[in-house]
Amino acid sequence: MENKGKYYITTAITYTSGKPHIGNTYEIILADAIARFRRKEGYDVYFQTGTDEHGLKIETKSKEAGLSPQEFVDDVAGQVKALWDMVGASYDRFIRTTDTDHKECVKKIFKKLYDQGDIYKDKYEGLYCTPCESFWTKSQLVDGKCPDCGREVVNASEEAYFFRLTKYADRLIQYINDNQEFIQPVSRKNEMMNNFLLPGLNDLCVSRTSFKWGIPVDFDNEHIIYVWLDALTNYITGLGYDTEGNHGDLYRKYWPADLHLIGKDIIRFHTIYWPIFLMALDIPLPKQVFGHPWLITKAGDTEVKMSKSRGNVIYADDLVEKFGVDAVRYFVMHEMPFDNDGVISWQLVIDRINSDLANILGNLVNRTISMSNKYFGGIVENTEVTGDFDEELKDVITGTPARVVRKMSTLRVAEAIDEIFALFRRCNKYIDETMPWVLAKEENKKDRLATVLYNLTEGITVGASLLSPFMPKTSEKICAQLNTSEIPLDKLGVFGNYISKTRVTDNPEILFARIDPKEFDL
RNA sequence: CGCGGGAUGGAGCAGUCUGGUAGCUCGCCGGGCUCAUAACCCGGAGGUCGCAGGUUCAAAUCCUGCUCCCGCAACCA
Repeated sequence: MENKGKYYITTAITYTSGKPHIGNTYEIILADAIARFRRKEGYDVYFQTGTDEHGLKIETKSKEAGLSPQEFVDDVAGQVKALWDMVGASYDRFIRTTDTDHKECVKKIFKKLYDQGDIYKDKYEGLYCTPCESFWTKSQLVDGKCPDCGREVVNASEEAYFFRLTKYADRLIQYINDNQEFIQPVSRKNEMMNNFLLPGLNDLCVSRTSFKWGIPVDFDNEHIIYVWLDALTNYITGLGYDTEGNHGDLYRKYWPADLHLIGKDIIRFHTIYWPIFLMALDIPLPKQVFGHPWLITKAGDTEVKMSKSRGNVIYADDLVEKFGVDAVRYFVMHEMPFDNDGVISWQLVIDRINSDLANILGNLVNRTISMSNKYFGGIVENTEVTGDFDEELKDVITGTPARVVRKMSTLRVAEAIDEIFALFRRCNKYIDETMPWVLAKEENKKDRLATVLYNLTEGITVGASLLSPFMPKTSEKICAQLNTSEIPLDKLGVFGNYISKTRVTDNPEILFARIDPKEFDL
């Protein structure tokens, strides 16, 4: 493939307060598929993900667990990384906000912004719950009392550092208007504009004194750098950004980011605070922030977010253990519309695996290979005896790659996958149209039969090649069974990639076994 | 009157910008086929497109009002 330049993609870093559920894992799978697809297209990809490990909540949780905060986050970060590895995430760096290079860099960034006057010290005033050590807004209170413990709150004030968001608001509004692609999906853009930017921003509090587990302000050790300057900056510290301008090679090569993939709940921080921090540091803004929807569950007719207290949490490792990694990847990517929440349940996962993966795809591969073995001893030869239905099939085979590329160019991942499955469906139909078992009965139609099987094998090869970013293991397995290898993207537009007279496996493995829902306690 | 999104056959969605016989996947029913994982292919049933008005020769699609659901926000660290 020709080199198309660099592509830097990030996910949000996961908060290490506990094990991430399938909704969190979805983001990593989605990012991974995009990263793999861009590599396939010829981009030089850098893919970063990781964990956000500081804050009061972790301080508290570690205490409950009888561990030091560091021990606690080491454990959870290990679990997160294991999950990401389990679903096949092909990240280049797994950054942790407790990494030394990150912490040092964040301190310098804070100092730099302070020195240039963008960060200033002031007093925060508000309603404070002393036992909980938390400030609350009036609207957060429940019956005028602390929403956490229900006790009285008092007026209190506390020293804190603030960031001058207001100074950059006009520039950001201009930037968002000039770059329509910046916030995706567009509906989110209006939310940010109407709710925050146009009414006017407030300066942002960027330090805390209520906990110790975090990166201290190095010229004022009472203060801990609060989450956004700590977490968001991972996107540049991970590449070796340096406040003095002595950046690492990765930074020079990959910044600005091409895509920050995040959940829709943190769009505000990524499209308002983050760009403004970058403006203050005088470095380029990311090209796109995509706020993906959520995977939710349903209770009866109403949509319900996953949460431990509701007991409806589904974890990726449970799904992978039962269904395999590619089935899980397929489900979450396929089931998720572009800008609406997607629903997940055990029953839905099973339905999708059976109908799409076992019936449409797995069975297609299996029946095609079986016929090659039965009629030609496993040799797939293009005898070029064309017949009815060939042109229509070939059009789909050669046209699908471009359609997939087009969908992926706008991150329509679910639709891209649909295109690939449309190809598999067309192959199944072609079998019924050409009826190979009838051709096999007449000796003088053997050559036609061979071509039919070649056409099918070519179709499957192309489909498997396109599938590799989404379902890497399945793609590999199919190619192995056909005794071929993945075809590069720029070769897929023309017919005839499968090498004629290749021998396929004589013992095709079932790719996806049908699942009986009764085996599961639903 | 805070901002925005949504309501389409049993389920999940597309179509709405640029009005003109309501489409896709799953499920269900019937048929075909037998290479294959009771898989595949074809056909069918099932919707007055949330409600009420209006514009038009014609409205899921445009306008007005209403109902219900959801996200963001609610003088925020």
